[in-house]
Parts: sequence; structure tokens; C-alpha cells
Amino acid sequence: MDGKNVTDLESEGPGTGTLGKAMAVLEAVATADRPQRFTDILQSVGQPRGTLHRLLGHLVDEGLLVQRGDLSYEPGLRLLKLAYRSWSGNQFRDIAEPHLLRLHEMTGETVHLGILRETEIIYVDKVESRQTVRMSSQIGKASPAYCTGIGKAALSSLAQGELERIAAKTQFVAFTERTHRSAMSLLGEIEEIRREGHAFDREEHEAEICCVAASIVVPEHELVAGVSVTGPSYRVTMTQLAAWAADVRNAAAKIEEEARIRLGPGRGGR
Amino acid sequence: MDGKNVTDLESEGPGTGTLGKAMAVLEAVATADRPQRFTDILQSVGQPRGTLHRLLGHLVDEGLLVQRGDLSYEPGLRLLKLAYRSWSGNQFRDIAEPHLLRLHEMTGETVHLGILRETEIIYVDKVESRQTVRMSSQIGKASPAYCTGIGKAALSSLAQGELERIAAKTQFVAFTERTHRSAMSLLGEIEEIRREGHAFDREEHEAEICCVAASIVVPEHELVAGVSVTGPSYRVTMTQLAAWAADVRNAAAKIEEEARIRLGPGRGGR
DNA sequence: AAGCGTTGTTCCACATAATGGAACATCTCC
DNA sequence: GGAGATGTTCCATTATGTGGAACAACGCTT
Repeated sequence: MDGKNVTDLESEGPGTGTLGKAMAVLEAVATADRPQRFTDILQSVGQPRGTLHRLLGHLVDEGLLVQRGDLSYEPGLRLLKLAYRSWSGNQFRDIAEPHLLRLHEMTGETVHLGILRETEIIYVDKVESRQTVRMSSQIGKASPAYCTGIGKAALSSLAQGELERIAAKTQFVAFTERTHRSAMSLLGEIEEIRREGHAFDREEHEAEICCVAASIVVPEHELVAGVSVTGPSYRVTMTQLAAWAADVRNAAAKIEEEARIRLGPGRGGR
Repeated sequence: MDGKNVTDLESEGPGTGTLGKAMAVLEAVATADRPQRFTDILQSVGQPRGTLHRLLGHLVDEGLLVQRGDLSYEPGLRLLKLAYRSWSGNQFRDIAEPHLLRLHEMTGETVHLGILRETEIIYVDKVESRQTVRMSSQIGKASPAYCTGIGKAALSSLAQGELERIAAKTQFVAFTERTHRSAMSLLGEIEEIRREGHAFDREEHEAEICCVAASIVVPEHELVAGVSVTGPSYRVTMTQLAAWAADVRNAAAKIEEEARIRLGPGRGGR
């Protein structure tokens, strides 16, 4: 029927049928940083006008999207409701929490917990400098794995084949001067990270922001994640970060150990 | 094809096609408070086995659900990613924030901001007693409108017809002794709330918890919401709540005014 | 260890529901 | 008031999802 859906944009690919298309549209709108108009979406998702129109209609009916007065689309409230339990019921986060707090007390800087999902890191928790900010603006945020500390740490703990698959799938965008520009460059650093046991982000994703990170792996649950301590370069030197590396590795190890125990045998009985 | 999907569980109803069924499944899993097994879902969503099986397969492929080792299903991380912008890009929340903070400073108790979505209130922000808790456990949570302060305040600002439609759709569950048990009972209180301009929750949803709330309405954006101040009964008496009512109404009015201005003309040009 | 119930998975003829090209509105800026 | 966008509707075509029923894989009990 369609000659194009064979190509993989970034999603899993073929067999997902109608739902896959709907989700691609949803993701296009949710990922964009401003309300998307019909034509915008038309371009990001390569679908015929008629189809897209109906798809959007359904998404709005379902409350997944909201159409504003100027006809542009925004993510709807229902998403928040649905996500609620994927966060609040997240045992892994619960387990990690005290360790994150401890790490924050030791360093005084922002601590992140993120989970690897293909080429992305999704942040599931954050402890930051005691501020009035309540829901941290980062929860649920997705960042590319190849240019973040947690991302690289997580990648480094994958089997080589898996790592290469993901590296091949990654789109290298030069966020800053120091961002990796190729899979080769990334794979090189991963080697080093494997030896050291921790990863640095030297202003590779955002200028003036750097971090140390270590990975957390729970194979029984196909869970690959990481913790990091992040700070602004003007306050946190690389030497300082290096000094924290052991603590970060330590925290990661503790979380990993506890998760293995408390999350149970998992899909071992598959 | 199917003789049952005509009945409305709680979702919009018919014309949403395949996507609608998928979302019903997703919602069933996300709403349940523990991992759902195939058979559990089979019962909550009235779909034939074959259909449900494929549906679940697709949802897992898309990352919306995760299948665990014991074959049970949980909400997936992708939901968190998708919800991210429905929260972080939410202008209304941004606008309300300073007012919530002020209200919190005045009262010292927990302040909520919630938006009405049919029969439910979805909490989009929360300011609580300065604790170490970071992401408030409430963001994205959905509670029934008929037994919460914000819910009743929001309902009271609807046109009578709309109110009755929603009341008719509501399932009255007796959470506590004081929970409304019928639409009639609810409609009665709504009358009163309209006169007063604010609503109380007298331990109707959770024992030992009560609140005062006032509604926020931005018709241009089809937005019906509310703010509340909540506290445990042992510390916050009804007299105390009544004393705060004016402040709550005031904050609501301020938010409403600012939202009208800053959110722009909205769908007026429809 | 055989038997039975429960739970999850696969198959396939069938028709519903998605498809997408093209014509029709509607708005916007010269 | 016309030319170029941008959004909406229509409808014959068939791919896609449907769901009954048979099958497989447990986990209990006898």
C-alpha cells in the first residue's frame, strides 16, 4: 500500500501497523519545541495528507493531542496521566533515590538518573541544588546517548555487537565543538570508558556543562542505566569531576546491587 | 465485528478506530496499580483474545508497554518521554506557578493545581511543605472530580448542561463516609459552591485529608482548572480552611486573569 | 507421572477500517 | 481579486486488523 514506511526514521520499523504511524505523529509533535501546524507534521512524518488528517483527528479525539485556536497541535493532558504510573510505579527509581540523595550531599551538585532506550537516555530522576524548583524540569526528558555522560557510560556496558548496532543507528549532531561527530570517534572513547569504569561529558551536549557518570546494569531486567554528577564548568573543574568519579562508581554499584536483589529474578524464566 | 465496543467504559466512545482500542488497553495497564497479566487485561478491556494479543504486541514494540519476566505488562518508558513536553511546555502551569508559591507561603500547606478532563482532575503542579521530596508524587495523577476540592470547584464553573452530562457519566465510588454517593447529592453541593465561589473537600476522597479550592476558567482555551490548599485534618480545621478561602479565590482569579492575557485569543478564531 | 484446568500463543478466512490521490474549501498576502 | 499557500473532505481500493477456534505451555492435583 505504502512504498515508504519501510524506511526506518528512528522507530522500530515495520510490524507495528497503524499504531506505529499514530505514534510517529505523536512523537513528532511531542519532540518539537513549539506547537506544530499541519504542514510541519506533514513534513516530519512522511504520510499522505488524507491519512495524516485522519490520524490527527483520532489523536485529538483520544486526548493525546490538543488542537489550539491557530490550528496547531500540542501534546495533550492524557499523556501526563498515562505517564504517571510509568514514573510513580517505577521501582527502580525508588531503589536508586536514597543513593542519589547521598551523592548529592557529598558533591553539592546536580545528580541525574537515566535509563538507556536505544539511542537515547531518558532521565527518570534528578536531585538538584536545594532550590525552590519542585518537579525537576528534566524528568522524562530524552537526550542522545552519544554525547551525555550517562549515555556513554550506559553504552560502554553493552556487548560490542549491541553497541555497534546502536552507534550505527545514531545521528551525530554537533551540539558543541567537542561533540562526537562519528561512530568511530564515539567507539574510541567507549573503549577508554570501559577501562576507567566511568564516563565524562566534557561540554559535549551543552556548552559550559560537564559531568561524570557510571553505568548501572541489571541484565535480568534488560535494564541499562546510569547515574551522573553534573555541574557548570565555571564551578566544577575536570579535576574535581575526576575526584568524584569513585563516588559515582560506588553509588552506581550500590544501586545495581540493590536493584538486582529487590527487582527479583525478572525475565530469567523466559 | 464486535458487539461490545459500543458501550462506553469511560473513554470518548466510538469513532476512534484501532487507536482507540490500543489506548483503552494502555489506559487499563497504566491505571491499574500493579502489573497486569494477559488475563487481567482481557477482563478490563472487552476484546477477544486474538485481538488483544496482537494489540499488546504492538504496544510493546512501540515501547508504550514493557513485558516483564512473569509475562505481566507495565507502562513503558516511552510514555514518560512523550509526556515530558505536555508538562514542561505547559504555559498554563508556568503562569500559575508564582501564584501557587505565594499561596503556599501564606498558608504553609500543600498547594495543588489541577485541570479538569471530563470526569477527572489531572494534577499538573504541586507545591508542598519544604521537604526533600523532589518530583512531587502527584504530577500527572488523575483523581475523580466529584470528590476532590479542585474537581468540585471546576465542575461548579461549567454550564449546567455540561455539568449534568459529566455527573451522569460519573461512577460514584464511596471512598470515605463523606463521599458523594449520587449525582443528585453532588449537584446539590455544586449549587452551594457556585454561591460561595469556593469548594471544600471534607475528607471525601481520603480520610484525614481536607482542602479548599477555587476554579480557574479560560473559555478561550476550553480550559477548566482549579487551585487548592490541602492539609491533614488534625492540623487544619475547617475554620482554618474557611479563613483561607478568600486567598484561594484570589489566587485563582489572578491566575485566570493572567492566563487570559498571556495565552492569547485562543480558539476564538475558529 | 498421568490428567485437568488455567493461561498464553498462533492461525486464517473475512470484512472492517485505514489508505492516499485528487478535488474542494479557506485563508493570506500581494 | 487573483495566485499560493494551507487545511479539509471524498471515495474507490485493499491492506490491516478482526476474532473464533485450535494449539501449546505451563502449574496443580490426584
